[in-house]
Amino acid sequence: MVNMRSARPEDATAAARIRDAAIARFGAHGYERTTVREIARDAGVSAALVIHHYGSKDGLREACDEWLVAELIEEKAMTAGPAIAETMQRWLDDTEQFQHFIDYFATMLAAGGEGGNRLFDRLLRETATMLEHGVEAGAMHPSSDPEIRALMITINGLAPLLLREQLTRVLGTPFGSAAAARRMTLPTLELYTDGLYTDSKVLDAARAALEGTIDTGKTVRSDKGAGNPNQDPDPPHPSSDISP
Amino acid sequence: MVNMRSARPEDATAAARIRDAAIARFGAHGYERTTVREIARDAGVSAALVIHHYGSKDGLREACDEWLVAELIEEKAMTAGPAIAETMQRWLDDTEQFQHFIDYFATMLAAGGEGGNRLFDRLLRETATMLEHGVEAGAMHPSSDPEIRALMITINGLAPLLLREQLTRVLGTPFGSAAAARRMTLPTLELYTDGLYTDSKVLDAARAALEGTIDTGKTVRSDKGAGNPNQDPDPPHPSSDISP
DNA sequence: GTCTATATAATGATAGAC
DNA sequence: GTCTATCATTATATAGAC
Repeated sequence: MVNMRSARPEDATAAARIRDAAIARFGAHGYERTTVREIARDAGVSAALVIHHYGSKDGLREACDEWLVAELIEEKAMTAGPAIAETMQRWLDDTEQFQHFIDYFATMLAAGGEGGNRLFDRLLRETATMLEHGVEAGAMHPSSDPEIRALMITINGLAPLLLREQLTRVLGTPFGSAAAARRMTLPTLELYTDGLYTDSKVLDAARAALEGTIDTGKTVRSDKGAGNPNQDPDPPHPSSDISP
Repeated sequence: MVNMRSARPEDATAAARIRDAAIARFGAHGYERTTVREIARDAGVSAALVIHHYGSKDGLREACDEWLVAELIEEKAMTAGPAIAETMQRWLDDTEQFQHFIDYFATMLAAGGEGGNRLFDRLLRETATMLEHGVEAGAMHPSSDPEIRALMITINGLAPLLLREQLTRVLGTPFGSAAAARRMTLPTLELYTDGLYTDSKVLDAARAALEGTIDTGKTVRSDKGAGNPNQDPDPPHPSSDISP
């Protein structure tokens, strides 16, 4: 019902201003730490009006979710091509203006609610399609398990977003800034081009171990980690890998 | 002050039981959504006692942070070697028992407070050290920017943990399960061994573009993404990459 | 549509007995 | 150390006037 399209300006309808304010607050400080009164104040209306329009605080949240998903996905509809990725890129190219969206987007994904799931699924599908095309074109290696590879690459792609606070802190430059992008481009592309390991010893060992797993059914749990460079074989191995 | 070591059992001191209950609740539902009364009930004590021992709800949170960081890091002290990674692995090998710790750990990192920062820094250092050793031993490729590579690999390693809900949903098997580990091992190791791209076109293009950047100072923002496979050059490219 | 009260229900924290 | 009872505050949500 309440769904008036809005621009940033102050002259938008009250319902739209409320939703914009909510997205900003929810994204910046999280859902529970944000009060209806704060949102109302930001939007320049009374708290009662917020409830009047959206029924409840949770109703407002759902409206925010839906609006953002629509903004991110359905805008470009089914015009083929990676819709989300392009929108995201537009946001990242102007972090000044779209910071709120980026933060809310990250919050949604981390919270993993209704909207977050839809978004993730959509991203996953886009990534899988892109990988298929890449393999067909001969630009990318085929995978022994394309579905899971797409999943891992999607997750890895989202990681800097979810850990943007840590990233910003270590990098010294704000997430989304040109400087940060410049710094991260090469190392990431190097990894995606040459990999990390100089030979296939670790991979071969894992393959052998997993073969065994099929027989024994569950014995080879000793191969620790889960597929990260954090494997046992040989001396040094990434320790950051927490993921299974 | 309050710091009695505790085991899981029901017979631990009240202060320890309170802290254990708090870690479980905070990890499962977040800090703000958890009430002191809930924690008290779980621990089998009154709400007043919780405050009596920890001063305030926030004091309790800090105590939880400190305790978990100590449990994860300082236990093995400076005995060299990847202390955190090993502890994490022990947790993942028995998700049944350590689920609470894993969840709280993820919450800390995402929230990015005092404790989360310390943990992340520690993980980053462990990863960087491991990569250095790997390069020295000839097992891993050198990097044009080892510091940032370590950062990216650390972040990628944490990604499945932060997105464990999505991962579980898509995978169909719970995060930390042997089945999930089995499924993820090969695709991840393949990526870390062979990379994604079959040639270095994308990488070379980025190198050239970044050379230009140094001169112009900021022109080459057109190289979009940030170092993910999400680059422009050529047809298909990962769309999941949101990271800059 | 929008406001000013106000109701209602939690919550974090305190006081003081045992 | 631990409890019961209670306070003070704050939050969401409602009622009803304009």
